[in-house]
Amino acid sequence: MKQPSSSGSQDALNFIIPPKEEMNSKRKQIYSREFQALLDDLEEEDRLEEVDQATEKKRRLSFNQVKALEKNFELENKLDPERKVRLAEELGLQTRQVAIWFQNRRARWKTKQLEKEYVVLKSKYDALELDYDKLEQEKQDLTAELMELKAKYKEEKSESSSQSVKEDSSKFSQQIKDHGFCENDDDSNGIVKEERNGNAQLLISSSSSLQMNGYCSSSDSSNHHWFLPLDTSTILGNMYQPQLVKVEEQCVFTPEEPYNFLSVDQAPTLQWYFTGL
DNA sequence: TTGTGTTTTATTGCCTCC
DNA sequence: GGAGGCAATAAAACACAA
Repeated sequence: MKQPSSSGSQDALNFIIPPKEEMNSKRKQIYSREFQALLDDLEEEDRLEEVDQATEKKRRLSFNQVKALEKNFELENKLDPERKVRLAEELGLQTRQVAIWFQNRRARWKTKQLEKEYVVLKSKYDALELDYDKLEQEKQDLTAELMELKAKYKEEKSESSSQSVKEDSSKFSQQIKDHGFCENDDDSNGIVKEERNGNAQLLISSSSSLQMNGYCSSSDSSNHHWFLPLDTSTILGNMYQPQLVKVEEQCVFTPEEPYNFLSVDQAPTLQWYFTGL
């Protein structure tokens, strides 16, 4: 900073604005001690402010400096030492200032990038949310439709099942009487034997709606044979209530080989069992 | 003019790399 | 261990409404 020269013009200035020392001595003669202390405090504040102004203050870079820095940043957003020194010389800045400017510029760039990424992700998220809502609605509609169909099906089955059971039972009994076994034109191995806890299990599948799952007890001293009929509709409705049906006719199966002639090599596919589930 | 929010410049502390 | 980068933050400069 240029210092004012002590020349004739300085004398003239001193005449208009007397030096501080002179003013102080004059004031001390005029003001009270308390008021003087107050003035001294204010003066001290002014002095500190002047010192502050004298020190290096934060300055904004000029338009041209920023323009040049921006241009360099576009080329390469990181500085190598050589470029830093060269830029500082060209722009009349300290190397540290150039480095700091690049540092801050990178931070701003990163923030902008994050904002852009956020916008893209947000739009993707919104689109997905829309799709999800649509699918959810579709799922609800389909579920409702399925429930409706199931209820309808259950209703129809329960109406026909009691009648069907009676008819099929008598038909079955007649077949046993006539042929000794249940005729089955379905070649899907409708009759299967199993040993379970000493009981012979008969799994009989007919082409009718009735399926019968029966346990024929060989230890039964009477000639009564117990079958456990299982109606498909009761499975579907999760209302399976096993009920033994007493077959009054004489058992055609001897205790020794009650079902051998019914045995098959191939296990049933059980497809009929799961149909409708 | 002033209070307030935003932007820019600079500092600090920590971390990584050579 | 020094140089350089980054995140967080301070502080000055600036913009703007009331």
